[in-house]
Amino acid sequence: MPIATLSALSDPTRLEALRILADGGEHCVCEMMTLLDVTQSRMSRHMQTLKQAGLVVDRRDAQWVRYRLNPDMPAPISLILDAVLAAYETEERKAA
Amino acid sequence: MPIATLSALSDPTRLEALRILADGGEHCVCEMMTLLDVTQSRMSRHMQTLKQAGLVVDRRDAQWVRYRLNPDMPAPISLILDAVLAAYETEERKAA
DNA sequence: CACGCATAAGCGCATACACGCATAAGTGCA
DNA sequence: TGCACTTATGCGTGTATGCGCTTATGCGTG
Repeated sequence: MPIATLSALSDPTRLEALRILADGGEHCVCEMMTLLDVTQSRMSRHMQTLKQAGLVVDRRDAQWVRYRLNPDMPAPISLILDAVLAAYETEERKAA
Repeated sequence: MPIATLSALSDPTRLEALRILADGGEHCVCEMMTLLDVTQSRMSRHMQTLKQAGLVVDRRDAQWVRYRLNPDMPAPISLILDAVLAAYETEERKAA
């Protein structure tokens, strides 16, 4: 099972999406595609991948679909996510 | 950088190889290909992938090439590895 | 040098993945 | 119903990945 998780994490766009969601809030696809400057179909598919991996959940809200981190994520997976996001931000600081 | 790491981790054979190396010792390719029941070329290539990702280092010892975890692994990457191996073993316990 | 064992690497193939483009489907509003 | 907006999906294409098969390379021994 961690392999599906790891595959889902092995992509810059998905990692950035998760970083956005790591604020604990909900974000619609349109917001994330703007923030990350990617096309709509690309953003939608990446979110689908994250959803299938159990990393995020979605909720329909009128015309929008709001994504957030899966609150029922298994603890071991959650620890992986934490470590990955921490490493990702460490790298960012190096780049800056 | 974590993306290269995550790609390298997204494979069952490589994950099992790392689990073997997680004992802190050195293991040659021939030992691991026997333990994991995979062909030589497959094992060799997987170890190459792990090496390029900076997760392991190798050392020539006579006819053998001994692999071990990279002792100079950056801390954030090491934390990812720990979390992944922990999740992997949790899963195993579930299966058993 | 010849041979055997351990490892790496070239090659071709099959499969998986990401992407853009176009289109469909769901929702709200006039 | 018609339209605008948001999101999902079918399709074709290019690229990456994993694999087995085969061959090359490194090393120790006789």
